[in-house]
Amino acid sequence: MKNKILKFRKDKGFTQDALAKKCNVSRQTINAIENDRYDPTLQLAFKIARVLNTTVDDIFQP
Amino acid sequence: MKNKILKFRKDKGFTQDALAKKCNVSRQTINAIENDRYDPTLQLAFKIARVLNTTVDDIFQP
DNA sequence: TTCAAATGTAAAAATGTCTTTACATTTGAA
DNA sequence: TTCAAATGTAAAGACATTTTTACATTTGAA
Repeated sequence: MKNKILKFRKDKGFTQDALAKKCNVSRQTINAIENDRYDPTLQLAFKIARVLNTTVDDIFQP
Repeated sequence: MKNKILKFRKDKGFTQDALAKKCNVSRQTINAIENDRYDPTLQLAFKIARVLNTTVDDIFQP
């Protein structure tokens, strides 16, 4: 599943670690999702979308 | 995670089994998600949303 | 009321996500 | 160029989702 996490994250000036902390997950989890190694749970997808001020439908493309 | 699957599904006149087939999952999976026993994967959330002509953000409420 | 269709549930196994620990590589500012 | 910060990756274990098989209950139309 492709995603625009990098784009939105850079726009906000967040590091992977900073985004991870705001989402209450590990940095490795954000890294893996951003680099498309696996998909987040639906819960985490919503958390990422909200922290980055966007929607699940906008940030993820199946 | 709450959801509006029942509402959208009834609007389309689909049974759980019909929706399941359109999403390529088992009827039990749709039943479990509709009744909030667990959350779908992000992939499946997108599939359900599309089959029901709506968005992930509209059909699921974290 | 009766009967089939629809829905609810359970348990075991397969698969996928996430954490932790640990180390390597890249990047950019001084 | 150098050094720290940021990023990439791996492996083991914990936990969550999904499938399959199977059976029970509910619902609604005839």
